[in-house]
Amino acid sequence: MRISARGRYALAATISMATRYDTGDNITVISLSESLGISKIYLEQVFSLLKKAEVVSSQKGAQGGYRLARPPQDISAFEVLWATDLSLFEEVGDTVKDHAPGIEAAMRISVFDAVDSAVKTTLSGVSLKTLADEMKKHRKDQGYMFFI
Amino acid sequence: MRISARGRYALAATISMATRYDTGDNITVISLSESLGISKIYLEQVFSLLKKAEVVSSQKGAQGGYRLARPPQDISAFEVLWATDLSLFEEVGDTVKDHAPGIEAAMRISVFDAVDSAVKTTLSGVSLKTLADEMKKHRKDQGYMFFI
DNA sequence: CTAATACCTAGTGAATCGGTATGCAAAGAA
DNA sequence: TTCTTTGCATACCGATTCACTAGGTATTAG
Repeated sequence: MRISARGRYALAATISMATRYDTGDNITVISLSESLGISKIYLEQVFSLLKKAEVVSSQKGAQGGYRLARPPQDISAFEVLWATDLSLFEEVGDTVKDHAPGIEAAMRISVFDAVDSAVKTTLSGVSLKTLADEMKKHRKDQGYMFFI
Repeated sequence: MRISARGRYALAATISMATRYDTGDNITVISLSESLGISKIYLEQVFSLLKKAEVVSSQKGAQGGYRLARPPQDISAFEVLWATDLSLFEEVGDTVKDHAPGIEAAMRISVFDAVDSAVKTTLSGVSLKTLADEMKKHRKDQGYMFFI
């Protein structure tokens, strides 16, 4: 499955924000861009989309920045990608002329809609909290990676 | 979900072939392109991919054409799209630098791999036979669309 | 005031997509 | 054999999208 860089950046950034959610601090785009190794200017555009979708809220000015609009367990990967990855949720256009009645409907019902539904269900079942926890399991400096 | 025209053409063409599978006849690209309303030259390229993936077999020369390589109930939508739709099955590249240990792994495990798996399961569960049957239910000239 | 920050709009090079053009290769028909 | 029908291969093209850059404006804490 192709997932755009924009969507992946959004996911990485919001996961990172989820780990710092309880502090209540604003998080700046530049700090995220540095810790993730992503272009700051591009990440700004990603956050513009996340704000429009009400995944994050913002505060302008000095000491400003972004915060998750809701607790991490209430934000799903679906919301983040929906806001940022266009091709993932693009409408499938018509394929054939109506010389072939029924083919269009069959494809739509049994394939396209079925896939869309499966993807949506999968993404909706994963929260930023889940992802942040999963992330902690995989950091290399966690401490329970040792040898006897 | 974005699904490329190439993949949709492949699906439409193989569904159409499935309805004529029992005759054993070769089916020409030009007849399919006309009945589906698709460019013949482009459809040829699609069939080149389907043949490489052994979804169809071919015979050259006069009275030649293509046939499904196996019975329609043994060919899944997954196979057809796998052969023709690149972006659907594209590998997701790395997103973040390793300044952020664990984020990459969390996204991959809980999101990308999960979605890929859901899509594959869904598509594998739909055969060309299923699609051909579904198609027949939806043709407008079926006869059980009447008014009292 | 000043510095830090979000926010807005336009542009750009590369890649991809959908499609065309052209011709060769093979196999059956005449 | 020769002709016609079909598959097969390659190169090319215009439009669109993608990832990203550039350069500004607006707002707010200190």
